[in-house]
Amino acid sequence: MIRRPSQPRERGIPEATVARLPLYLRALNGMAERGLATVSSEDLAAAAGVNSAKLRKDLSHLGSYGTRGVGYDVEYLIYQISRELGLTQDWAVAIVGVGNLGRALANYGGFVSRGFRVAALLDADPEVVGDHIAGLNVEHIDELETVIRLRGVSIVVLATPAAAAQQVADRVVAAGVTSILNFAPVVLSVPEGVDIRKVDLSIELQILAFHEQRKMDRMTGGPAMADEWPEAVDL
Amino acid sequence: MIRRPSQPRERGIPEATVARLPLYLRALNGMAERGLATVSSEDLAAAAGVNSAKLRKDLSHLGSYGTRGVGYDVEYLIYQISRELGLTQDWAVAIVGVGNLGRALANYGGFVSRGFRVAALLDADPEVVGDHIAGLNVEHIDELETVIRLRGVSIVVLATPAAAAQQVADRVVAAGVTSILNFAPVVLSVPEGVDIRKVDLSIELQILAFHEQRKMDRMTGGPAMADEWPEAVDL
DNA sequence: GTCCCTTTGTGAACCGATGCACAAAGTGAG
DNA sequence: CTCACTTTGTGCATCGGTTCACAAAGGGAC
Ligand SMILES: NC(=O)c1ccc[n+]([C@@H]2O[C@H](COP(=O)([O-])OP(=O)(O)OC[C@H]3O[C@@H](n4cnc5c(N)ncnc54)[C@H](O)[C@@H]3O)[C@@H](O)[C@H]2O)c1
Ligand SMILES: NC(=O)c1ccc[n+]([C@@H]2O[C@H](COP(=O)([O-])OP(=O)(O)OC[C@H]3O[C@@H](n4cnc5c(N)ncnc54)[C@H](O)[C@@H]3O)[C@@H](O)[C@H]2O)c1
Repeated sequence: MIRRPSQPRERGIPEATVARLPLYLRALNGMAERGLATVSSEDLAAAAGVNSAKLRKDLSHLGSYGTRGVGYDVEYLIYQISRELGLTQDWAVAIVGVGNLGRALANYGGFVSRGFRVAALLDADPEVVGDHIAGLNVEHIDELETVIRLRGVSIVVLATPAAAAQQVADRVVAAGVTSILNFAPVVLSVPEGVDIRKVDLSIELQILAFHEQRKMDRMTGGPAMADEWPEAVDL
Repeated sequence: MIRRPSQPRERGIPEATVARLPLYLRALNGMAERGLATVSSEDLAAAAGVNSAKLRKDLSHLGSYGTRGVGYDVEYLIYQISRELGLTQDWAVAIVGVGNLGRALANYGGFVSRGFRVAALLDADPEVVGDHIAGLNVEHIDELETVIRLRGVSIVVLATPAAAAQQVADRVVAAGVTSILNFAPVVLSVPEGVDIRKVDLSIELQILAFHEQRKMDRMTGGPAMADEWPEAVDL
């Protein structure tokens, strides 16, 4: 039961740290490919685009895996982060909604590589059901519960239209899935204990537009004085 | 110069607030469609999935646009938020990299609706150049600078492979664009003043996997004791 | 062994964001 | 006009996260 370098910390890694670990992992994989054996917090932080103190504090939550005066062993750190993130096992992912976006995701090789495996494609449209995409057969949404159970799906990617998303999410949760990645522009309501992450293109664009507008205002000296409600309205 | 309800605040809206405004806007649009005239912070907060105190504080950064005892006028608030986000003007967007993802984005109607207009599709592959997608002609990446200038592109969506992303970003920035939405899994380095937002599917999945693993550990009582480095290694 | 150099791991100050709780403001009934 | 009720806007305590800065740890030279 003796552990060589040092124990990993008591459970409880800050959420902000968890969100950065994949970034470190990606940078480390690049370094491993280029044959680097060790890396300093300074260099790794630069590659990941973060402050080096932050990087060290993040890693310290996993355990004391560095060597003072030297840095971190690249392969060892890759292993530790992978283990912490749960990438040493394979996760079966189902994609629900095989339209424009669902197809792009299914064809995307990038996430199959690391720990994730697309185990099913599901759609409600009879036109789409039966299509072959990226070596998979698109199945009917009626099969949802069966597929989840039999193939051990633990993560569902939602790429249906917004109107169908909540309804599909309810079924998915009822079938026992507790992790959902949602691309539909709706606020899903799910029970306690179910993790939802959302990717929302239009929100990202709106945030960019906000800053873009600020930059333009700064150029022209203040907003173009359009503060009034355009039509005369009585509140 | 007199403003009726009250002045908007001195510049400087917290970043966290900016990120939620699009959420409120979406909820408000839904309410406007259903014919609601006013809404309380409680109801709007519920629709957007946030705490009502947070909502009120967020809105207070734009100005005092509510009426005590009544709530907020839906249409008026839509206008104020739209204006703050810069959605009262149109933004020309160029999509660079018209592969699986780029095509899905180009075909996506959802963000054309509100303030954004896809003004160009650009790709390096001669096979792809000339294709017609969603009513647009795919143009060669050599045209990048010309297209940006002539069509007033202010936001670029990057959907090229990771290897090309930095290089394209450099050109885009050199052409004067200061807002980039990046889908490629790389940390882009850009000069001060350029805003980058990234959407990274694989990071989202890894975060979900982390929590999923935690949930499984909790079931089975602690991690399955795989703390050691698999092979014997000397650090 | 000693000394010097590098780099980690972390205490502590700081900063922004969150959420409670309530005074102030407004509505509507009588 | 007064009173009861609703709902906003915000002061304040709190929290999580970031950053600085440095003591302690380890490596290598000699
Ligand atoms: N395409 C994009 O670039 C993009 C970008 C951001 C967000 N989105 C969002 O992603 C989602 C999908 O976008 P899209 O462009 O692929 O739409 P799409 O219409 O091309 O595809 C949706 C698919 O979902 C299927 N579907 C509908 N109801 C279903 C149900 N109940 N169960 C299973 N499948 C069902 C449809 O048959 C269709 O194949 C939408 O919510 C959209 O707002 C898309
Ligand atoms: N497809 C997905 O679901 C998905 C999901 C997450 C992230 N991504 C990322 O998005 C990016 C695009 O993914 P994809 O699946 O569409 O890849 P893809 O290979 O299908 O498309 C990439 C396109 O970019 C073009 N391109 C290459 N170099 C270029 C250059 N220098 N200038 C202009 N165009 C160039 C290619 O010709 C190709 O058409 C990748 O970085 C990928 O990692 C994709």
